[in-house]
Amino acid sequence: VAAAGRPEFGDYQANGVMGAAKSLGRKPRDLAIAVVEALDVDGIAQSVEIAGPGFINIRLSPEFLAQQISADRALIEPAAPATVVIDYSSPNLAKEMHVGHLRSTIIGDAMARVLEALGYRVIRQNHVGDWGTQFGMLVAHLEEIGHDTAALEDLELFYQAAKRRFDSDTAFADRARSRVVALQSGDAAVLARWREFVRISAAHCQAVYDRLGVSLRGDDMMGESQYNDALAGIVATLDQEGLLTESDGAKCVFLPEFAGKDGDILPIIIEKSDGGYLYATTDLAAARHRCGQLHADRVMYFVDVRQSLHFRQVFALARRAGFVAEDCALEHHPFGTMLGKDGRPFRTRDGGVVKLTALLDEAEQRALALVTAKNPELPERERRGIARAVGIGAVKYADLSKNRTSDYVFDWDTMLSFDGNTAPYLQYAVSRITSLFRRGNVDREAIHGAIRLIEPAEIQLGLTLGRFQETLDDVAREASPHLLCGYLMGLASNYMQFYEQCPVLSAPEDVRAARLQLCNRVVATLERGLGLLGIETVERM
RNA sequence: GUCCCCGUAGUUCAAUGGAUAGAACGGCCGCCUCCUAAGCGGCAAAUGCAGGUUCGAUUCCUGCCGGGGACACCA
Repeated sequence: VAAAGRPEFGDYQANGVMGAAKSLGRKPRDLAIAVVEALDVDGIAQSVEIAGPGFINIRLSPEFLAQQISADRALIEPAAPATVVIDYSSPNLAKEMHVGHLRSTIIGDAMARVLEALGYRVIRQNHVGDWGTQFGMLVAHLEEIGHDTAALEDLELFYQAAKRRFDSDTAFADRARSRVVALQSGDAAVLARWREFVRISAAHCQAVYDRLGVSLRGDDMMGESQYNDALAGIVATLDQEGLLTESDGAKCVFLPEFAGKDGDILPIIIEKSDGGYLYATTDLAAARHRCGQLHADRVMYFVDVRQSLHFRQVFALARRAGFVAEDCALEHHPFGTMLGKDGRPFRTRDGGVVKLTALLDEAEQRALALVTAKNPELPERERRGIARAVGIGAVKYADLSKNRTSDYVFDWDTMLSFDGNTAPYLQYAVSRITSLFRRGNVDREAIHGAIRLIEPAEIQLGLTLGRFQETLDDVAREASPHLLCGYLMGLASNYMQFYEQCPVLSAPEDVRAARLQLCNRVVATLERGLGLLGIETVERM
């Protein structure tokens, strides 16, 4: 049974009869009649009809619906507990966070919140890039400038300066390479420098997370460096399993499922000819840790689509080598790359990346101008608060509402639109309801009584309210927050129609009470849903 | 060369194999003596092409056209 495609057919429709009739060798209409006769939906459905080749259309009774969405019921029913590890955000600590980190960060965070709300044990894993060759370069540069941590105020500039030294000075470049070796062998002095750098860079990230309303904390950070000590063991196990092959001096694994038509097999390089490890090795260690130590039943990776092949290889090898048990699901949830209008990876005019802080500044600035134009009478403090919620919300929603795995073009005006299918539309619906309560001197906590669904707009609103749980279940299963965006958009839209057609405060006392309760349920659902997306709401706007 | 992903209104996005392909922006036409017009109502506008499977295909299969990405010692 699924939500009906068109309202005139009913509220829900069952399409399974037609397929079942075929395998049973019966006429679809006859089977549909038999199914409907066996159905006991007294008190639930108002009507059950058979239409077309064998559709069963169900219209819920308004009384049943009103009871389903009653304020006495929990908005969300928890599911069976299971452990889900979510790998998201994972910026490179060598540089500052830029717009390319947005999708992984906010989609992963929304999924973490939704799964938690559904009762799962969620473990966030921020797999930051804090290890490898570029950190040798950064440490060497840090040594040169001494304890001047003010130079780390702008990580982007620091990185560029280090890179310039590396490219122009061979002595520096050699020193940088030696620092990589020193790091990997555990040299105390070099490690101390490295820790200093990582600490400051992580603080930069945390500031962005806080501003974005992302729930990641320092404890969730589990960088590549944390797996360093496990890598030799990974290689040893692969060797014991007879999976390693030496090829051009490197230790590789050739899995037959990665053979092409031409018979060539794509290698998975585990250890370089110089003895160094690669990210496949680290990801194998991470997968083993998540399944073994964290006891994950499901591991979700929110990572750029360009790493699809890499993850297919890592997942296949992790199972083959026994690092990950059969009953632990490994899922890569890819998303497209953000491009500029020229179709190339997104850059600013001067060739640099757009920092996340710059995007958020622009968003808040535009939102503040709009709030000020629309509500000049509000105190500045409140206008700034609204601008923050609206601006940041718009940016997050613009990304959360898309499901594309193909590349997409970054556009300021699209991302910072405040009209139509946007976060501000949802926030506006919330503020209209809270403002209605305020206007009517209604205490939200004190609203009591039953919901009654009589007008078409009320029934439609009730139907949508009743689909919150199934929407969250879909989001959890498909790992697709855009389904929740679509749901909330529909709910807000239904509310706007209700608002136009059904007066609340001026209605007769019994109708007024029922409608206030309906509004109460709508605002609670909108707030909860937006909260799961990590988007703030406001009392007025 | 091999492998993967994607082609839906002018634009940005939807659509467990289901009925007349939904929204939003933009465009055009309307609606504030009435709980916030960041809103509501209406109109025009789309499945790249050709086959196949199916009672039924945007969805599954094949081919073609077009776009993107990944493929040995970066991550």
